[in-house]
Amino acid sequence: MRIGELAKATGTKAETIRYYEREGILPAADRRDSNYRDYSDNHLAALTFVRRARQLGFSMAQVRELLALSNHEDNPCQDVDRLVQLQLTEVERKIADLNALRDELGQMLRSCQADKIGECQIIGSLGRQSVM
Amino acid sequence: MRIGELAKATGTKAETIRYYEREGILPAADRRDSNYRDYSDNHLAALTFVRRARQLGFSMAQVRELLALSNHEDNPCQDVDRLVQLQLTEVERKIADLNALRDELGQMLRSCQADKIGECQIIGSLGRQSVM
DNA sequence: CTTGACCTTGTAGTTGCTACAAGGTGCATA
DNA sequence: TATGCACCTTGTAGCAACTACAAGGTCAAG
Ligand SMILES: [Zn+2]
Ligand SMILES: [Zn+2]
Ligand SMILES: [Zn+2]
Ligand SMILES: [Zn+2]
Repeated sequence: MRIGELAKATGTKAETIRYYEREGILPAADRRDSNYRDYSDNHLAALTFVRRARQLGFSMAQVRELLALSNHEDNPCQDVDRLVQLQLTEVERKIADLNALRDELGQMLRSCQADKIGECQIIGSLGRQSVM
Repeated sequence: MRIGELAKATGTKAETIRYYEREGILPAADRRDSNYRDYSDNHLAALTFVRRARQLGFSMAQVRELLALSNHEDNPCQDVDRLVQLQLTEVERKIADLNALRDELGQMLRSCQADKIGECQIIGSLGRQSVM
């Protein structure tokens, strides 16, 4: 398949696929006489893997690790678990941060009964140090 | 105060402060004979405002808007409210996304009882299209 | 007078793409 | 056959919001 088809099949822009190839995240494709890239089902599987990992919030570096791990079938699962656990912890931290943010923004919204910015509690609270 | 003191007082790197000045987010500081920047309490207040807004997840562009609004004391609060409401909505969307991520990562972790990567459910599930 | 902490400017790197520009290819249609 | 159009190629530059140098100037302490 050509890059456009692979792009459509995976919901990835062609430019992103080329970028992955440049970065060594995806193996280089075969070339036709026209010099067009020619992808196999293996590439489709690999790109699906990469995109899914990225959607799950793994960094490019982590994706590289996951790819390396997935190529060593005889290795223990533990290494993969570690990465997933790490990512889970990170996501939970972000959720906690965002919950705190949401609360603060909500309080700001409720706090201001003024209608001129001169007395606006929101503007006022931006100028104060956070207690967080 | 010199840039280092302002940096310490606000938990901002000196380089970031210079960056804000370049970007017009902060007014330029006075200069001493040495050409060192010299900051006033007004700068401290302004930088505190900026940092707080950034911590709350506002983009630089939004910070610019907030700053512009805060300089028009006679304007209605509504404009500020709108920005805060927008940011609140955005934060809530991110929380929802991350909750979904957390669930998926949790399921992945629980799904794998294998101990060799060859049979790893986690690696397997990365290769499959997400249903989300 | 030297050391060391601090400051200056300018430039380049970070992450993960995304957006051109300038040109080549391949296929349908007039 | 020509020509249009969608698709492909490479290379380079841009995005956000910093961050990290490098090469040099300033200032107070010892
Ligand atoms: Zn192996
Ligand atoms: Zn208000
Ligand atoms: Zn006004
Ligand atoms: Zn496993």
